[in-house]
Amino acid sequence: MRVPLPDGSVRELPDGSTGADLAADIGPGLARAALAIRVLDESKTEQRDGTAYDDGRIVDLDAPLTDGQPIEILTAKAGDGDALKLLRHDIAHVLAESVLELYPGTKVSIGPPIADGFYYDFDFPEGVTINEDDFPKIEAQMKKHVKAAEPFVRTEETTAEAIDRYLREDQPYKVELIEDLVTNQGVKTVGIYTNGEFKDLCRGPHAPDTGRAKAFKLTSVAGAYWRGDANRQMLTRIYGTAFATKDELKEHLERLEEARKRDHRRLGRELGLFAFSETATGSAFWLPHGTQLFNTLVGLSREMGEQRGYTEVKTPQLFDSQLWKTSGHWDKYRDNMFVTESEGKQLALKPMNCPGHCQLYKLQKFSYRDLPVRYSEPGLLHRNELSGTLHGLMRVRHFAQDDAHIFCTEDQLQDEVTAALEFAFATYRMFGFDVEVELSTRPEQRIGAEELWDRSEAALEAALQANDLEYRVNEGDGAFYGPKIDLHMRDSLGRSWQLGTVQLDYNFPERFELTYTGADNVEHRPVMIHRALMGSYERFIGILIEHYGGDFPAWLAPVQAIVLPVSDRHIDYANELKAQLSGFRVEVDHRTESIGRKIRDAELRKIPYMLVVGDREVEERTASVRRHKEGDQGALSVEALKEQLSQPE
RNA sequence: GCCGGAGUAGCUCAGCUGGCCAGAGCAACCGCCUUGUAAGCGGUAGGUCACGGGUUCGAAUCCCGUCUCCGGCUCCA
Repeated sequence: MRVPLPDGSVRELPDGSTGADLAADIGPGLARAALAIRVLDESKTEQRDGTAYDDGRIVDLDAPLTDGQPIEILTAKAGDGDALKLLRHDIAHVLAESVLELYPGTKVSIGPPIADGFYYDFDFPEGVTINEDDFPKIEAQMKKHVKAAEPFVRTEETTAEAIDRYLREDQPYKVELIEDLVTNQGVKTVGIYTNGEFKDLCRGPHAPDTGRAKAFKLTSVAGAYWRGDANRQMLTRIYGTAFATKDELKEHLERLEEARKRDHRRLGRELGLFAFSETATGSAFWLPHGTQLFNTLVGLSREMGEQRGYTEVKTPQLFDSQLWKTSGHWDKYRDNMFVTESEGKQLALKPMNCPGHCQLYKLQKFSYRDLPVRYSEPGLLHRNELSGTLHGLMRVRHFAQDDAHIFCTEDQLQDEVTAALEFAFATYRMFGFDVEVELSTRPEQRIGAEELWDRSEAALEAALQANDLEYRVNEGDGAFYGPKIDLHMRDSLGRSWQLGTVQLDYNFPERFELTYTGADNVEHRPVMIHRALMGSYERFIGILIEHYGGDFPAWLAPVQAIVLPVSDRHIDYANELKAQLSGFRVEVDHRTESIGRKIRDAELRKIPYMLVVGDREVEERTASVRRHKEGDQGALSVEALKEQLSQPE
């Protein structure tokens, strides 16, 4: 048989040869390094960049090769995502094997590779709890198996055999998985991988043996519901990570440590931006500098909105529950609303602005000439989120949205959605954000006619295409009143958070009986677009802090410049300089401290400009400019300074 | 809400196999120094050891409960 290789050469091998035979034929070094075979599809070059694993285009080394099929031998070289996934998947099996030995009676469920490592979910025997103190013991057991280089042996079992065996082994989760494979996919046999004594239900592929994943580490333990269902058993999930080499593992752990330094909760405290108190859990207290940052963003949104034909409005905080019954929130989200009562009436703090804006629309009379009406409001919202979901500024109970609702005609719909997306990306560009776009379609629990959902989903898709955006579709993830486009960003540890959203809604106008008078002098139903671009200011600031690592560009920094007098006799000139820079956010460090000390503190506060003034500067009416992280830039006149501070970066 | 972990001064942490008045550094405050591009020196003050119960002659330390936070899961209009 002929085996074409990536370098263009072709290898002649006996018929029925496997990947292992090929590797051995090429050389003993490769035979040792080979992990698996990547099946190449010449029409799809992207399958060679380490993304093939999910497509099932990686096969075991001992699988027979096909005559004429181009392939590549997968080795653990740096940057190969497939090799990494394979090793992590390998070590997940070793983890399960080790846990079963150390904690007999444990029930195993699933253990896949994930973005930064792997996990395995276990149901430990009654009375056994696992925490990080147990990791050294488990890791030691795992090391033994890695060192032993136990072969991964793939076998096919009929589903009946496999179920029967797992029943005997008292592994009910495996039985359920196989039963579902039979029910949903009609499979007759399942793949079983054996390493040591451990037999796992698994599609594969795996390396030839357990000896390849030498650089691994268990990282954390957490609870996770079986099959992601909160009504089912809570399992214990052990997370770990693995790399091709110990150096890469070490680098990864160091990167994590660096990322933790960018954590917005830590920087928020260090930079004096915000704080939390047990007197109002899940709600930020904004300190002066944080408030400055917050207001800068609100101002930006306001300015950009004005340029795009939005008008700002203000609506109440507390509404009669009737409003939420009309909107449908009462039925769906009552548990997450803060409800109170007065004079026999039930009231609720608004968890969102839309019904208020609908009410505002309804209080007026519109004709087609008035549309589109674009109402924006930096609205204050309260949502009673579950305590376990709170997370710094990213998930809070009280927050403000850069919210807006557009009421328009069916004809205007497409342009308005397109413009809203343009607005969103214009905003993100100001910060250099790399945003992931998702289209979420009709959920199971929804209101409104199917025909309206068809139209809404089609309109959003058209707008995405008009903006030339790449996006992912999340089936069934839409809001209960309409489909949406969600814009996601990742935090410093890679967790994804929703920032912006553009949602299309035929339902609220119906429920609130909103109308406008058409050219035909007949009342028509407007269409409504919900959009928030930064999302919540709280979350946006959280992302912003981690994105910049606290080193805000000067236009955004709470304090743009700090004047540092060399000694006390320069304080008058320092104050004078600050006065001349009115309009900029400038502080003076009045402390009787050495200039070295003042510079150190200003650097730690991450202030973009430090303006050192001593005898020379007083004499020459200048300031010596030092840029944060960059150092001394030389002396500048006040005029030149103003010029530089006004420069966008 | 669920699983696991944690909570000591404003911050970072030590003490926690039960027993000297609970410690350190930084920050704060008071002096001295008057300073040229990342920490000048000395002193002072600051804590119902998250909260509430219990065990004990004795609890920051052990046990139970509550609250909050951290890592996940579920949820996220």
